[in-house]
Amino acid sequence: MKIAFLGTPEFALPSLDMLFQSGHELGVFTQPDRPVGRHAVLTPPPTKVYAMEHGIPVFQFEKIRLPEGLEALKSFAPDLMVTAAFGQILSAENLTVPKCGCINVHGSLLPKYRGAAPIQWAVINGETETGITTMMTDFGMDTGDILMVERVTIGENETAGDLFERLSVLGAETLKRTIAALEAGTLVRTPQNELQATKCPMLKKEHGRIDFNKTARDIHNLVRGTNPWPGAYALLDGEPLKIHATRMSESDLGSAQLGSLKGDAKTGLFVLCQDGWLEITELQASGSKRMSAKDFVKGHPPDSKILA
RNA sequence: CGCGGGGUAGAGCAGUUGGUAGCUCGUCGGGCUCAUAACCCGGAGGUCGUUGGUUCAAGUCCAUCCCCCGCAA
Repeated sequence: MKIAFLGTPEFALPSLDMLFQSGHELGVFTQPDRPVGRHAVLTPPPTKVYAMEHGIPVFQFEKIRLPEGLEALKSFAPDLMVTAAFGQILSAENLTVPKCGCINVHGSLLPKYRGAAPIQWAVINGETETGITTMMTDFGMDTGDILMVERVTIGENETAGDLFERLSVLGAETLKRTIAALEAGTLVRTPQNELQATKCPMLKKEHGRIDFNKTARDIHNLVRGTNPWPGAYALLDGEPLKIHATRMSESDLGSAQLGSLKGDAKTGLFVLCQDGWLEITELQASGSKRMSAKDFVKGHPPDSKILA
């Protein structure tokens, strides 16, 4: 089949690779190159890099729903459109271009976690299960008919980044089965149950701010769910301190002000949350490198410091 | 030239107005102990990121370059 692949980040790569290996005729539509990092180096999205390495034509538009993008899509004339973490909203006209419609690979068990950051929010909310849903893209935000579903359990200490990797691979496998069913004409469409639908917002830096009025479990989930981006943080002496990894702890180090730090280079670093002490295992101070909490403590004795 | 922090022992940090380079951990040796991530004693380990300059004297002051990181985008 001739397929227009609309995807941008690493999450989309396994799916793109699967389509390429399967011998489909491809065109990659992705976001424009963006300035990245401290020196604002213009960086192409991963899907573009992959496409160029494999001789796949690349099309980049700020908004594919505007006339320019729509025309490019029309002249590419795909049989099928596939989206995976594309990062742009499609127009109704976009969706009418491919005669077989548009299949989306989504990183949640729809209708739950519709929206931009389903994997992170599932972890932040402490879900123990999530998965991949393939669906027919319609005009709404992840509201189309469900095609296939694959479930996975979320590990106790699994990060959003870990889940991203697993789900991106699972997404490719699920997409492969979905397309096979489409070609065989056996695809079954199941409308979503609107009553069970939930939406999650795009993740912002502020979402990583830790509130020590929450339980150790909640904070542990926030740390996992915002790793590797945007990262969880709290303020230490007015400076942001990133918390990269934590571990649930049984230790009772007594009562103190919420956010209090205790520990040493041998036992580790602990912070007091609403219902107990949470171990911080990996962190990063402003202007400093990422390091283990035990290393951090060697040069920054907790004393009676308070995180806020 | 977007703003800012930093490069000192294997690791993480301190080093005041320039004057013999310290702390915590680790490491090595010894001791105590039924035992230990505990405790006691002792030792090793650093051309203080680069290059040049000022000075009787530079980790510290000046200049240059390299590298790392936080914020903003």
